Amino acid sequence: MEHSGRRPDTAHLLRLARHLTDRDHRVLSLLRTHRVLTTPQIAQVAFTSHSRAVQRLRVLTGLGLVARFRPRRDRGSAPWHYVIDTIGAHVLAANDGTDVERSRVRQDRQLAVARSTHLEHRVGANGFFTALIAAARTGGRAELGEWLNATDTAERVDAHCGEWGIGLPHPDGYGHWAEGDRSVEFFLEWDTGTETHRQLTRKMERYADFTGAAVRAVPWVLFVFPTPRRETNARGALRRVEGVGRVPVATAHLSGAQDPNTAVWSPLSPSRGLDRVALIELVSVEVIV
DNA sequence: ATTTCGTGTCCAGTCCTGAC
DNA sequence: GTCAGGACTGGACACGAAAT
Repeated sequence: MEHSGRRPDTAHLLRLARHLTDRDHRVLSLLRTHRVLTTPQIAQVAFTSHSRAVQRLRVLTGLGLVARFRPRRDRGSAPWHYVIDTIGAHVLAANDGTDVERSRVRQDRQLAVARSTHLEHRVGANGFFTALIAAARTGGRAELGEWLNATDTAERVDAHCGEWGIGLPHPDGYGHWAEGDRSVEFFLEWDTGTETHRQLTRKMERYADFTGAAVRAVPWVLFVFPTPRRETNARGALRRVEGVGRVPVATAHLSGAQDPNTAVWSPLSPSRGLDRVALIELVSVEVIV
């Protein structure tokens, strides 16, 4: 993990404030909320060129606003992974007028992110949302109106549920995607191919219970798989879950440079095969209740 | 040893913005 | 209008690791 090693003091923060752009603040805010993002992901959401993103992130690292690490990879070299550093957290806290002490970024927590066995999962799920933001930036009338991390999504799940006593699902994120006057809400389930079918069906059972207890319309549940084969097998397992018909579920396998807003989604409704629709088209797909 | 893949680094030139 | 400083762009190159 590369840190600047600096401790924040008022004079240093004042000097920094003069040099930071609105975009720098946005990057820091994203890192605070979503914990870890790679260079390409940050470039997608905040920069117009990859090399400019690389240059600016090096500057922010040197200033102690962000810290970075590179996980080991089997093939080639991994991109730099960025997390917010202590000074970056102080800058945001000063900006928000929040308690500086509460913003303290503990290095052991940063290391925990870097060493987490869930790192690939977290980065993958974040990449899903940054790809949507990138698509919106180039796509005219499209917009990712909201992007919640797993923790904040849990609160959103609670908000949809009128009764207690059921096992609530734990999505990897929540999003609100809009194109023109149409919009779709969704929970994301990012699959890295490591879970058993039993674990997947248990998840699906929770969504079925949740849909039954919900006091208002439930967002789409989007399962993303790493390969077509994994998706086909998982769909078979998910279909066997009791009550799945009332849950708005769609699946996709995303590989390479496929954008998640395009026609990659296959609703799980029993009557449908594997015909793919764009994310925004899910609003017109009927769900059997 | 060489190639391939996926990434970061460096640098020269250009653009933008604010001060004078 | 000129100047300076910072931001941006695109291309060339380097690096680490696996595959050939």
